[in-house]
Amino acid sequence: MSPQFPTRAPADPASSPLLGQLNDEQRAAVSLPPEHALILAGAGSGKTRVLTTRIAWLLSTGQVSPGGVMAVTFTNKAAKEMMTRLSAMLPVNVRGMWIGTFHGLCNRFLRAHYKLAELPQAFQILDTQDQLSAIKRLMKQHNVDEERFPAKELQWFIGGCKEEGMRPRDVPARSEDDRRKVEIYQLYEDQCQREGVVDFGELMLRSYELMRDNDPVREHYRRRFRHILIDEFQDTNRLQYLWIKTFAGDGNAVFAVGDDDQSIYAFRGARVGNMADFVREFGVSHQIKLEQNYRSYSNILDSANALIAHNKGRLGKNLRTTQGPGEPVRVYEAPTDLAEAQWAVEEIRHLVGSGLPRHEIAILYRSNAQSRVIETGLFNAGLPYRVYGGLRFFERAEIKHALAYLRLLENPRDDTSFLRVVNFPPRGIGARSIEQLQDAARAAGCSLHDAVSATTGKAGANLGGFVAKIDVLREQTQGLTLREIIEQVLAHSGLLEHYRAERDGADRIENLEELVNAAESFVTQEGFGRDAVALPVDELGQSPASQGIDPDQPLLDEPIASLAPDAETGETLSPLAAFLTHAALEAGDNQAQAGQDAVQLMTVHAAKGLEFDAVFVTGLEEGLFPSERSMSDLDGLEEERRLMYVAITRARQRLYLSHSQTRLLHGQTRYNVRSRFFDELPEHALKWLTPRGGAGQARSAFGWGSGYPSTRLGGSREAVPTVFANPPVPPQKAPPAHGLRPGMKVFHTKFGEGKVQLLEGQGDEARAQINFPRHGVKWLALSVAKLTPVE
DNA sequence: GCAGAGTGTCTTTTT
DNA sequence: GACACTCTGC
Repeated sequence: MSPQFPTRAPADPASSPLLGQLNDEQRAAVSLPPEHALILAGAGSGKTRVLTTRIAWLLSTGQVSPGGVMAVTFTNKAAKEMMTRLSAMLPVNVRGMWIGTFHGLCNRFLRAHYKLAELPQAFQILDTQDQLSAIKRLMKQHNVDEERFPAKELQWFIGGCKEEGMRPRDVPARSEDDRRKVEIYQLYEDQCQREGVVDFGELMLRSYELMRDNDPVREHYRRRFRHILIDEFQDTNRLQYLWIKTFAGDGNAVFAVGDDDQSIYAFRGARVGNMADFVREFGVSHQIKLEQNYRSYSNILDSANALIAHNKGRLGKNLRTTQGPGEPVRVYEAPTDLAEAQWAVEEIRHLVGSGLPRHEIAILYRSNAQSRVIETGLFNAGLPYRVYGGLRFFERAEIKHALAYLRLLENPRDDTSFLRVVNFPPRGIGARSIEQLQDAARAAGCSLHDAVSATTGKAGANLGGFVAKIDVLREQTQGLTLREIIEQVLAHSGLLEHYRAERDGADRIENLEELVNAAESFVTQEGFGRDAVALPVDELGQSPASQGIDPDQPLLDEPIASLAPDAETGETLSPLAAFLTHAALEAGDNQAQAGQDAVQLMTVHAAKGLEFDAVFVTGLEEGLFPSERSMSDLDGLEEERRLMYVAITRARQRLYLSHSQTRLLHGQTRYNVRSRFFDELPEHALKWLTPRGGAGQARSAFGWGSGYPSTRLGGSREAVPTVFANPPVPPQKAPPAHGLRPGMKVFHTKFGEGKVQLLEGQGDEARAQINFPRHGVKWLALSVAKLTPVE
């Protein structure tokens, strides 16, 4: 037994130094007995702290060895955070533990059992882009009508099926279209299998199926992971829930932490219902609410509580704080989006002037498109800022190109990568040649790479040259270090040369050089140097046997995150294959220019889990926040409200809310009404910087709510028009004479009944965008079109 | 085969 | 207003 891990259970939980810093709720959660538990952790209630302290406490009280813990998060960032905090608490080799993202752990699991999972050991992972291009390619090959089945929709369909744990045969096909989609799903699966690649959903689904169907494997892992901890449980989808369930047998404990009020990912398959299901199906007897908020003053917290109280079916939680009311929540109405940005910039100047660091100030918005005008404002004011979101390092085109070459070295069957670079840099291989090649490959039932030898003529020569280049590179890079391999590929693929000749290729070359660095630090961090594989099973000394694990079972306590040796042969992935996996699973940082003290700009989604002294939530307008698409159903609206709740609870000291009467969106000026969320906030906590009313009076002025056309969607609240061509406080123009308003129903002699969506221009030039259910969206000149309002 | 013009689309995001 | 995609002329 390791001296660090006394086997006795602590007599008094409070006596452990780990628990001393916690409040009562937190301490109760951390020291729960080894049974299933659900921790409802409100915003700012110390969720990560409870999770990590729980692990530390289990380890230090000898209830489990590091190898017996599995902790699952959604993001790499959260996993890293957990590992960092944990190693600060205990002298434990966290890299050897199963702490990681769902996908990272699935990857590790599948690498270890690749034969059972019927995958090549060096299977590569398709990211979202790769997946889409694979689907498009497949659709072309099978003559799928792109009009009827857009590739994006199929991608969404396939991903959705996998998230539900469904293979093609499990998908109910009610219509002809459904049948076709399922057929394509099947073709896509066949294609991936043939090419030796898996997408993100497949990582999860396949490891779930292996756990479900293979008794020895399941028994092994169930015996092994005595404690399973899940972060952000409200964001789990159906498949992830099932996956967790297969790991949870008799005698192990699932510790789930989540907050139903912060569930903002239903749109990508998250099921808040998993929390209630968990309680029921696992017979959870320990439920603890963490309601003590350590982050915000009470004006901010009151606002958050009042807002979220409008949602139905909550598990029920109310945040409280011991801090005073603090500053009121400031509300501002701007005439234009630019003015809104300028106001925020002015406020930020004052804040910075009073000593607040710029990085403690965040400007949040609902959608990325809104950042531009704010950036302009900050830029003009000379305030440094940093925008989160957008392209990540491994998603950049030049990086994807380089990775495609590398993937072809590892796996020539990877047609997605083949097509990506077969003519990049341009080498005279056009669409025609590629089509012929694809036909040949299909006829021969082989990969594009292998089909090249069968092609003839000039096209054949060019293609042959390309394949030869790849094959030679593969030969030449045998036995080289990862760094050298990448350098060879960059030099001989022609990528560097190509970008050198390009006018603004300097950045791209810089990124390619950065790729070499990334590989270098990957090798160092993951310990790919020499003898990385043979680390002790369990750094802290407890042998698996002492855990009651069958010593005959293959043990998979591999210490290195992406380097799982084959359970039977001990064979491991090449550094290159491991690096490619790393690139897919961890797409890198969102923004290059880190470092300096800058104002933080991001979407509300991106802000989840973060906190700032001062937070601006901008663009609080109907149609934007809540977003237009969400307003048609109650679930969507409630998710928007949770999103707003997340936004509010990011603020520690100061919160600013703003909206604008007009906004340039998609190149058109839209007139927006202020968000309904303002009406759900407690008046006592707010301070209106502009007279309240303004857009608000629009409601009575136009009398909507009573005579307004309502969209009838089962059980939903009244759908509110999102765009006003005739604002109550018109910035400049006089109201138009045609009397049309967005949302109004009109009749057209040819197109029938339709709904006015947008209006623009004046007098003879006035036109309206109208959605006709039977004829689609049309732009009509009002001086010409004969439109009659429909009551 | 390729470059430039024209067209259509357009939440939120991690893996 | 930006990007991705398709079409067209060379």
